[in-house]
Amino acid sequence: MTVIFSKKCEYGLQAVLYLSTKEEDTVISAEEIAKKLSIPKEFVSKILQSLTEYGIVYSRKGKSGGFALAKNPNKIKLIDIVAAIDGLGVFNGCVLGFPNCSPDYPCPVHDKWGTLRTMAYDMLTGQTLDQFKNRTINKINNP
Amino acid sequence: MTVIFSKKCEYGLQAVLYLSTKEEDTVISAEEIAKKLSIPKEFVSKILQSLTEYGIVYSRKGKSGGFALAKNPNKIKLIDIVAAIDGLGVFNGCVLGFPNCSPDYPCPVHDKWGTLRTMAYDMLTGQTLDQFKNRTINKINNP
DNA sequence: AATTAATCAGATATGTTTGTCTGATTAAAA
DNA sequence: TTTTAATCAGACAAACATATCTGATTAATT
Repeated sequence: MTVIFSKKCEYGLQAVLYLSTKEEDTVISAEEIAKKLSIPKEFVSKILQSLTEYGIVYSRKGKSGGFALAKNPNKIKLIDIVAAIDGLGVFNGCVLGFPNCSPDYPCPVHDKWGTLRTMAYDMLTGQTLDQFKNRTINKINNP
Repeated sequence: MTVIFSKKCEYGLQAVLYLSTKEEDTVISAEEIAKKLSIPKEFVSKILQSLTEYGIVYSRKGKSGGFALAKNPNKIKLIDIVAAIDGLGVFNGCVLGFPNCSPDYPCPVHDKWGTLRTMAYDMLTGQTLDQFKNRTINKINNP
């Protein structure tokens, strides 16, 4: 295995990034998102539904309904999606799985992993979705 | 979720680290390893069995049998265990799950993740088990 | 030679993640 | 007002990860 984020979380991140490239207040159907990202439609739909409960995504029912971001992309960070879907467990536990890994009882790679973890956290908190816009568009429109 | 290594891999890393603290050529029973590390005995046994196929662990059957490292701890790196159990997939794929993530078609965090990934790889390749010995002993003998 | 204590192999069980299906509800458009 | 196309809720299914069980094999000890 060896996974950083669950599939659910990966899809959630991709979908939210996709929504951040759209005009504010235009809802996008799960079908369009699924097609653009090559994700099962029902699955991405469920994921976005759950993100509405966290105030990240807005949804409109009925014909020509769909999903949009619930707030301005400059108010959303990648960590918000990760926290909502996978939780922040990785930023606590020991990378080798030792119990009670701490400064007092460190595992052999405790310090190095600590540094890495901080950098990873920073990668997810340092920028907001709007700052990724160009890169996101470029990625999603390409193989 | 959000996992770096599978349970299998975590247990494998712990077990191999434990074995590296023992005198060369003394075999340790799965039961002792399981107790010391609070891991299900049958599970750690299976994991070590599979590591014998990779030439990392040596096993001796029969009464007073058990497991030992198949080579000197200064010849074994953490990455060897990871490669054997989880594979090196994390060091290839896109952290956000985008397909074909590459320098030409980078995802929004491509560069930052690349740096992190290199550091993680270095953490697993930069030292050999013997260099962890003191820290491993200290960790395993404590809560 | 019999007993004992270990690995080993393979089947089975349990749990979680991932993915699909069905029908209810909602609201725009005809 | 009917049709249509979407979310939504909940059940279901398939795949995989985790864990346990059973019995065979092995080899030291009695």
